[in-house]
Amino acid sequence: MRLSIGKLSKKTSVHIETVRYYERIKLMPAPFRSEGGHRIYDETHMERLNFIRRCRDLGFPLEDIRSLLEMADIDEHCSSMRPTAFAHLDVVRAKIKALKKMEKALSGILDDCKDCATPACSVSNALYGCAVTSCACAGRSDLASPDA
Amino acid sequence: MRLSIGKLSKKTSVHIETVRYYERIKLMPAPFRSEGGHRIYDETHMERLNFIRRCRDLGFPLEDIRSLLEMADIDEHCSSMRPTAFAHLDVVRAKIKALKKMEKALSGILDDCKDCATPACSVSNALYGCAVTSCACAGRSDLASPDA
DNA sequence: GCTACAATCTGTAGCCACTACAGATTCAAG
DNA sequence: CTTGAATCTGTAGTGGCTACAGATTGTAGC
Repeated sequence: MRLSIGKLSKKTSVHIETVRYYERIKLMPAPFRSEGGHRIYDETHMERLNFIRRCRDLGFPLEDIRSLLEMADIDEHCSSMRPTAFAHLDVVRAKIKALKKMEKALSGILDDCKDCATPACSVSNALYGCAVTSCACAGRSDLASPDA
Repeated sequence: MRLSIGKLSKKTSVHIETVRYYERIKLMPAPFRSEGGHRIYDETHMERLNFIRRCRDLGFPLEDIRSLLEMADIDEHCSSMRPTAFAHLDVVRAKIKALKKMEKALSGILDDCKDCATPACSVSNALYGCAVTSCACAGRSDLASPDA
């Protein structure tokens, strides 16, 4: 199976530029070249690139993927990969938590003053942390700045 | 109130380098300078920087914050800010959704084969998408590559 | 074989939101 | 006046690509 970079790109859903980038940072091995210098790939490249893509889809950073690939190269056992995967799961969960907090704060701000026509209120008020007493969102401690 | 950049940094929890960066990209106005050239800030700078920090905490990109600040400058009404905030809320929610999907896939991979000692299984298997029949995670359609 | 035109090539710069560093200068306390 | 902390400017690096320019190569149709 001889694949041009364009074919490989389509088959793996990884952009051509990204494939070249992975080669540059040595995440992908340099492939054979045609006489004219065009890259020629085979199944092993495709498998490896698919692995990378799947890991990226799961949010692994490239350096993690680099070590996962090394593990896969020297060791067929999955067990060596589990700690990396667990660590990543923690990162993902932390991100979810932070984003949920964001969502709550943001929707709170938008809900609080939806009927309020007072100038300098609602969003601007909540974000700026001013204290217009006629506004329902004035004095919210969770929106106040730590030093205000 | 005369604040050095260090004091401002502490009071707002924004790194010194970041304050200078915000000045460079014109998100913060250039402050007065001492005779020796050190920056001197006052309350208005602090308020503006707090506003920026709070927005960043909520995940707004700087360009959004730039327009929020412009709105606040020309218009005291909060109403003009609401569309930006709503759009951002959508972005946050989309991110949460994507991360939850990631979390599910990742914890699924890790749960599936926790007792499996087969080589090339569990994590590596799931990510690599191979099909060792003795492994519980073989044949999972949600883990298979689109072209495998 | 020739002609188009698509695909690929290399190398560099840009994106976001900072962060880090070097080397020079200034400020503030004792 | 000294010392050491704080600040100054400017540049380069981070991650993970993406975009572009300008040159070359591959390929399908005639």
